[in-house]
Amino acid sequence: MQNYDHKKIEKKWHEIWARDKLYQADLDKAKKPFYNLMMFPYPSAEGLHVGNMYAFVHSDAYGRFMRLRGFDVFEPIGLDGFGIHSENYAIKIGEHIKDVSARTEKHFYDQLHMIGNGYDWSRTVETYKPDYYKWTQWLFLKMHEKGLAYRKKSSVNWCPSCKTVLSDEQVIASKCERCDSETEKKQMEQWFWRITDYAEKLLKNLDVMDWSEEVKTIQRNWIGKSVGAIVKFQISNYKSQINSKFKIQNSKFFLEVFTTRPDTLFGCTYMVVCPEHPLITNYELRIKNYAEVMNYAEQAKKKSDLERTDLAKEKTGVKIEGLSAVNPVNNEEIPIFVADYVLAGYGTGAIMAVPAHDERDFEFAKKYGLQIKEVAAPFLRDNPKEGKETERRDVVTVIVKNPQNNTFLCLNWNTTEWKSFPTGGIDGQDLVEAAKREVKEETGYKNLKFIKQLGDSIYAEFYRPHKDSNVMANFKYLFFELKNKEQANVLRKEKEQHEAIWIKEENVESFINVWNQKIAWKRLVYGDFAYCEEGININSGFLNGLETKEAKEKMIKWLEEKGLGRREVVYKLRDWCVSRQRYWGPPIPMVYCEKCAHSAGSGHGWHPVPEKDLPILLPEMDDFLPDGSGKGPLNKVKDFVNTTCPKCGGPAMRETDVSDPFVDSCWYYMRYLCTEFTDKALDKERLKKWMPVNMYIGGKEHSVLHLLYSRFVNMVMRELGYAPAEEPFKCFRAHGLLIRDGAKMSKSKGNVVNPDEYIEKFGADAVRMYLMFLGDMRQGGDWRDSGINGMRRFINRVWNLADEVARKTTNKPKCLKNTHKTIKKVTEDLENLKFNTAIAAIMEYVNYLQAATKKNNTVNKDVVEVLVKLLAPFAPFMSEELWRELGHKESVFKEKWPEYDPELVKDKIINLVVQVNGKLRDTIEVPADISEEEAKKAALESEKIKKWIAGKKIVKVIFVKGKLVNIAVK
RNA sequence: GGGGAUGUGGCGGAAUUGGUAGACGCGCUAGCUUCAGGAGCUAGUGGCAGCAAUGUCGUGAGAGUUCAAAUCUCUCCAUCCCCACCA
Repeated sequence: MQNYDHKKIEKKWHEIWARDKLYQADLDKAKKPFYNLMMFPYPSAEGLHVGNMYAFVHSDAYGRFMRLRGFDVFEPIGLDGFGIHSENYAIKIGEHIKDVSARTEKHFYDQLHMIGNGYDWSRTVETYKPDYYKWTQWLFLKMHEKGLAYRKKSSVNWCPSCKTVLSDEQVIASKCERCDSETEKKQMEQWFWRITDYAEKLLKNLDVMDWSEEVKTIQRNWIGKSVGAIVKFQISNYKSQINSKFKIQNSKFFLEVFTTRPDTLFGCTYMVVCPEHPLITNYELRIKNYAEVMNYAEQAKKKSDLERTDLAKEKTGVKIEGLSAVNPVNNEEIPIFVADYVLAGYGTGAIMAVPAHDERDFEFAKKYGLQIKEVAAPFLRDNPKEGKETERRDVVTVIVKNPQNNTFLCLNWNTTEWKSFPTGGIDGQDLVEAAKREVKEETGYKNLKFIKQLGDSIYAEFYRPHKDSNVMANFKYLFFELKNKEQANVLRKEKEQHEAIWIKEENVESFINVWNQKIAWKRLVYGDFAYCEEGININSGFLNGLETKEAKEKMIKWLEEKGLGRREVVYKLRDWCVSRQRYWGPPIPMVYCEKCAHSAGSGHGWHPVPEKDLPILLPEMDDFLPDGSGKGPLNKVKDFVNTTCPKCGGPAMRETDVSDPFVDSCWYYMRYLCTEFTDKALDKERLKKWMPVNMYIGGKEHSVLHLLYSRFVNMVMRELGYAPAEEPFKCFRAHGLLIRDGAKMSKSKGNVVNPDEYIEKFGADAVRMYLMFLGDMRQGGDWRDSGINGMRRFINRVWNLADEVARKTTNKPKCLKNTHKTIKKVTEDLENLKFNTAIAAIMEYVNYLQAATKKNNTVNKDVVEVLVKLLAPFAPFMSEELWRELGHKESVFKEKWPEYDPELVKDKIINLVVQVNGKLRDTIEVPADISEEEAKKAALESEKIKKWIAGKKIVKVIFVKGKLVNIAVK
């Protein structure tokens, strides 16, 4: 027989499968619906990227597996063709986007067809066709109807190259996601979707969702929930007002801030507002250096995001003279600054600065000489024993430097593992005196010069075995210099406990092993730093002694009682800016009426287009280039712009922005199910039967874009009664990146794999299997041209093996054990999306069958049938051909997946591993169910083992059932 | 700076409820067959020592827990990804 002729066979089955509508699910009658979805591609003129193909073949193999397991699998495909990417490409090559789209559509669908995925070709969607975007516009109307689409003027991301605004999610490190240009901030009025209303739900549902953990983490971070408090600071411009009775409600005289650390309010020594803050203009007349402040604010606003967020840059700011604030907990008057390290878009755009406990505030305070007040002392609860009494103690730790030779006095303890500085109780004494006394008692040195105290307190709670009680110690740290080496006598008792040694400065940090002393040492060597962890409150009035968590609660309660603040939750997530000043997208279905805007009671003049007037067709335009005016290209088409007001019937203007391409893709998975309905976007019954999607496989680059938007829109669709569940994708798995020869593929490097070439040369089955064999789907893979030969060889081997044994039916096969083991392995691997090891198992099995065939004719037709079914998800063309060759009339994909016999899978005889001290020394054949005693006996009787244990004492013998015996000897 | 992931032969990668490290494939070596093959078959293939049996070392580095560690704990190093002055 000849080698497998992929061209002939692929062509044949493409035709027959299409004729028989093999992959068309009956969406209404399906008994066991299984919605197998892959992320539809964004078509580019270069053709389908092999990275997409990588994801698709895995997804398809899973779909085919589910099909064989008896599910009615719906596996649709489409094209996400609207958008800046396609449009930019068309501009670049000087063609019209419509022509480019028509061409890429054909190319993409050809390629998707070639690879042999089981798509339902009767239900494709293309986002740029009016029968789809009509309903995208409908979606906009629904959002508007629900009050979730609104217009607002705010600071938005502007890409100067794409000449449009972008959503926050489309700006990566201040650069445009599409073209990599640096983005700017612009004040513009735009359409937004109120995704923030769903922030909590989007966050909470993640906890129970069956999604890749990595993607869940990315979404959690993006949503960015912070729990804290709003605090109101009274604004004052002269002292006498501090205690005057401003009405709380009159917020004009208050500056509100958000903080996650209300427990540190006593440490707030100044405030900062962002350059955009209204405080600056509201208080224009009172600000003495108004020109200077405004100048700073204007400069900051002009800066690009990249400049403003450059972390290496030193913090800058200007003190607002003439205004000050009052810290509500201690009535201290504190200065207010304007600085660009405070962001307008988060919290209230103003902060209370606590330099002792926030790195940014610390840096700023150092630079401008502001007060740094420690209010949270470091605290470690170091395994105190439960049920024991806890004694409070004030303790002093003394760091003594010998300036003669730069050494420091340390104690090496004999009774414990401590290596420390001299330390002891204060017992009500003066700190300095207590420190001197302690050094003298423990080491004898008595002539010390006090230099300074290091920080405030550090607390530790721990168990003292020698006293069988717990201690809650409050440590203070004093720094001395040694005047001379004169020593007093040291009691023997002290000497027995520890030895005093002088350690060189550079070795102290590694020598000391007591955590709190390490902090003190750092303060001495590196200076003060902001302590940002939790701790115990000090210098904090009514919060003193409380741990951070309790202090937060108590402070919030206090603020609420006084009307000075409240508990508050803040999210980083911001509303989704959906306007785009471009051509290639669905026109936003809104109309602006000047007359209505000015007539009383008509609101802002914006009206939705009535549903019956949809779609608003994208007008033909020869020159569709964006002009950067802030208006989209559609603004140039007068016929399009001029319309009548749906409300008053007067002249009105259409919105000329189109919507974000991610609006197209946030609902496509629902439309797949409803493509035949021309009178409605979605059919509730359909969605009820098929949603949510059972398995969704795609790239994690969409973690905060498509996947978050889809969840949001699905939630809204559920509230409107369309979607049956809150979450659209029951199970989502992210695939890894496909690279080539260890490097990322890119056009500029010229190392992009063109799948067409390889399909042509090696056949779709070989390409599919090779892509799935490269490694774990979740990890990605490394494509090497040399490897695909091996896969093609494997395909030929199977082809020839099947040919050889296809007609053998008489003798009973002896290879059942291996067959059933392989069924088990492949089944379990496919369930867990471990395609690579499933293929490896099949390869191993084929190797075995080949050898067995040569040896003793134990392989027959029944065995090959199982093999063909196991291969079907991976290599559909060859499997189908072989299945029919074996004499079947129906498609292999209408067959049932083979079941394994659990009895046959079990080994009766096993190789028992015998180890000595954990090292493999022998394996012996024993019955699988061998008892512990017998196994140990057999192990000890082994000649090889005897050699290893001769003359040694057997300490222990471990037995692991069905696996091993380990003999521990001495 | 924060979060996440990864690190195993010449290469892609298996093995993580702790229990025979290197499955499967590529490549390489030898033999057979063809002999024009980028074809097929058979055997071998982690390093070191040895003819061999076998021994010994070995999963980024170092320590620890354990009868037993690629797998668990700690410290460090490297690479990649995401977020980034988020109060």
